[in-house]
Amino acid sequence: MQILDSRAAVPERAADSLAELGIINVPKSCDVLAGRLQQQILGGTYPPGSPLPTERELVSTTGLGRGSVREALRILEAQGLVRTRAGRYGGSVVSKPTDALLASHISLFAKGHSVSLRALVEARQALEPMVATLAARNRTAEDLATLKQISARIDAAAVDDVPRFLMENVNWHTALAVASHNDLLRAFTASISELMFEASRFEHFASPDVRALVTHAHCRILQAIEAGQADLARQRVERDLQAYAKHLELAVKAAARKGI
Amino acid sequence: MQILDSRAAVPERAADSLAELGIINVPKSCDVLAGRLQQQILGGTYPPGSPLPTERELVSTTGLGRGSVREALRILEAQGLVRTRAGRYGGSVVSKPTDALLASHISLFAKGHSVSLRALVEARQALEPMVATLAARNRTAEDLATLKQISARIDAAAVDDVPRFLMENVNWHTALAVASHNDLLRAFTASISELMFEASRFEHFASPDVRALVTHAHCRILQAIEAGQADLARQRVERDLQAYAKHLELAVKAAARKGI
DNA sequence: CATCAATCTATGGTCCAACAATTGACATAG
DNA sequence: CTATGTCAATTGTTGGACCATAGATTGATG
Repeated sequence: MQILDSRAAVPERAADSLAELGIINVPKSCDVLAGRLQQQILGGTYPPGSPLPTERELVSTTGLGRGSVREALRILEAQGLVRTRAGRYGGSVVSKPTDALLASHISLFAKGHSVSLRALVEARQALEPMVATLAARNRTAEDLATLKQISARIDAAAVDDVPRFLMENVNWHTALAVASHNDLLRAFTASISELMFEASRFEHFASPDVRALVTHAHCRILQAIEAGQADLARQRVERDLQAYAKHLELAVKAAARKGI
Repeated sequence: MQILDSRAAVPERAADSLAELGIINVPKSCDVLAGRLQQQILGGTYPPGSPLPTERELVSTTGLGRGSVREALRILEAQGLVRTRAGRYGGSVVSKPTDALLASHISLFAKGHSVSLRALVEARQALEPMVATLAARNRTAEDLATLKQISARIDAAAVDDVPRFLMENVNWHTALAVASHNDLLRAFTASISELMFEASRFEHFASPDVRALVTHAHCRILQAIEAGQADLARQRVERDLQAYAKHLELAVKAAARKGI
């Protein structure tokens, strides 16, 4: 009604004005509040560990209803920016998004887009060589000890405990990513390892000879990383992944042939 | 109270029972509902594009209050699994998480963990060579045309319009990632390009000679991709990124010296 | 004094009810 | 046929009430 009135009043400018106007998306109040709180959190007004105002304080300061405030807090919670606890001296405290949360979002993206196992392998081929390089450079003694422990557990499980083998394999790759001391690469590779674990649970690519191969490859990579030989570690990871990719390709073909 | 009473009633079994019990985390009703809906969406009960039950239907079927139902929907919305519209014939429809949403979560993770520019460069060094390889293999004619258009716009802006240059540079890398036809790598690289764009806006690494270098590198990479020479494209990207990394290192050192 | 249990209270968790705002379909008038 | 108004189902938003939780405080008790 307002627009019609103004058009009637100043008809010669109407076309221009309307051309200027794009699609107006009226935001929801909870989205606005979530956005502002996010800005304040990222801007340092609420550093990690500090408490957000209580729900009822937010209600009185923003003029919104408690339902909207709570919806905004759920959004921030889903983004990993706050953790909320009930009870006296409870409330929402600012937190840093965890690896697991980012992994879950990556997982949702991958599943939503039906990302192929092939695409996962390609992503792994992209990430892991760099991870190995950085691990060889930046690993601490503790990182190395963790990797060795996991390697031992893998060796123990490689013979007969396949599920355990697969799970420890994920842990190994995650530990390698930790040793790289690059938070982003760590989160990415851990997510992808997790996704491939789920995929390889369903498909059952893990024949005894493949398990032996993986164990051996881990051992060689670990040696290079212990020696701090970044290029060697990188090369060994690349070769290992290429072998894995080829094996996977053959297995898929075999499955397809059997499917026919 | 309940626990104390039962312990008083059956004291000889109390220790065993309590030992079995770990920390009990009482979930919120909205989290439970969000989880179940997520499972149903991923399980195919609600394929992308299909409408979820209306809020009030969910209220009546779940027995929860409308507030809880709405909070659950906000969580799913933050995960990119549904889009909600108001009005008659509105409601929540299932959707696939967008690249932009995943990028925003990656951005929140990176900012929350204060990921260094160096770590971003390392991630880029990991991803882009593979992206270039795949782009050389999988590019369509349309992908190539888009890349050439953006290259032209970069060349035009390289002389004097630095902000435009930086923005189109992000577009170029994103277009390259699109040409790889790997959804995961595309989303990752687009996110990182966006993050580096923000970082390079603040720092002002983009001297005229660097811009010329970047333009030339893009041109050579594009040639290799057009020719379908995957290894060549990969090598050129690697060399380009190494040069960029070295330049960045020098610039940071210079800034540090100036800071002293 | 030390220890444990009861209580207190500020906080989030949940539900209900009512109304406003939105929006697409539909009917109607010109 | 077009334009305009009306309708109805759905989300958006608020307010209130009450419950559940959990940490601090208090107090009883040995």
